Amino acid sequence: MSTTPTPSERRFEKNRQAILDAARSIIMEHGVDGLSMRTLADLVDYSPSALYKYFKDKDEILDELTTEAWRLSAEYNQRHMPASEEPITMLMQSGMNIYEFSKQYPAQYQLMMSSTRTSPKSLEEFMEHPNFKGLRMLLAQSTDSGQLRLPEGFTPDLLAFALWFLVHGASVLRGSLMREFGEDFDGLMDELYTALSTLLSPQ
Amino acid sequence: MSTTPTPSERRFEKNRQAILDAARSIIMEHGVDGLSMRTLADLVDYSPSALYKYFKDKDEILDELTTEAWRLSAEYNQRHMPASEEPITMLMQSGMNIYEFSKQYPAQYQLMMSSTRTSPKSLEEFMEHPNFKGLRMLLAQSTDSGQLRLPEGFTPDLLAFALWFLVHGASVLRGSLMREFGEDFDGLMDELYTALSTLLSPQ
DNA sequence: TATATATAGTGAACACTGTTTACTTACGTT
DNA sequence: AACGTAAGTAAACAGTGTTCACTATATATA
Repeated sequence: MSTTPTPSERRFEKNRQAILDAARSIIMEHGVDGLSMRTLADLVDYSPSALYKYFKDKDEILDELTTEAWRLSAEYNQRHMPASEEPITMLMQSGMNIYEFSKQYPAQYQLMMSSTRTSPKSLEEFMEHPNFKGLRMLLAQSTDSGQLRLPEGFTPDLLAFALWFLVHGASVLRGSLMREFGEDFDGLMDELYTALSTLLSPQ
Repeated sequence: MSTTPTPSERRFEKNRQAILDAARSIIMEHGVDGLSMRTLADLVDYSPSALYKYFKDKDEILDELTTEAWRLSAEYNQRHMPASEEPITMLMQSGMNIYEFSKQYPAQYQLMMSSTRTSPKSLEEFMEHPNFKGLRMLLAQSTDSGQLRLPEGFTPDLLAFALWFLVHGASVLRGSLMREFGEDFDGLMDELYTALSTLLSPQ
């Protein structure tokens, strides 16, 4: 079905990537709101209208950066996940990874939380989302084997949602309402993690 | 010190309020992004530049609406809070109140979470914020009297933060990343509330 | 190889946005 | 009544995303 790309197609794809690279560097330096079609065009030596030969919208650019951000976040998590560890520390680590990612890549995190066209279309679809399914699987297996204590009233999936809300709530709030707290917020998160790990530890 | 306001001062204040009222009705109908100085000026029968005699900025208008939104949210909570109830149901109810408020007043909630100039300047300041201090007091008293079980590893304040993150995380996510989930999200929240109430119930 | 056609790229414009400036009109005070 | 301040406005500035008519430049076909 898919024939080998022609030279012009390869060029097109290369230019498209160059535009995306420039857009990424802009949002990383000046935030999502700092990206304008004109500054972007300047950076890649195009006229503003030329960008519309490569992307339908500004939103299409942001959407590409958003799905890329989800991939980046998953990679970040795997990179900072010590293999062959106790599930409870893996669980806490994956929570910290989300939180740390939101600190190191605030623009990407903002895109992940706010994108319009990329967001999952149903709860069922989200349950299969790689970044969430990993958490669900970890919880299902470790509660099954008794390496992790499931608080009464919770199912593994419900606990997954609760932790997801908790850590994403903290991450979002740290970057918005509580953005002035500085180091204190990290200290708070540390306390929270130790409390959660004792809550979820067996016996 | 504060002398009685002159007629012109009263007029000024009245006009200012009329502008704020119009701005509020616009964001409630068309969202925060739907508010522009020109549409606002049209609605109150002013020229756009006239608004700058009453407000320094567009942000100043949004800031006023933001502090008003915090007040509204506190009122909403008190209005939907059954007096003389068990602390555990009061706690769950206050969580539901935040969540329901974020559903019924999404624009106001967005302002509360994103305002730039109004946000608390430190963790200590936030601890004294009326909307959060109420939660802290409720937890301190009810865990003290044994009417609420404090999970091991948690202090009342730490539990307050955890619940705050949880419910605001859920509320934010419901309006952004998970905005397409519809009724399913409410069902999820119901499950979460019952699980939490058994977790926090004594013995 | 010459010619037709699709593609890449541009400048100018449109319809918006928040904000400022110069100006006029009305009001309050001495 | 006259002066000074406050209220209100039209027009402009600088910025935004996007579209349109246009020109080159490749590509593909006769």
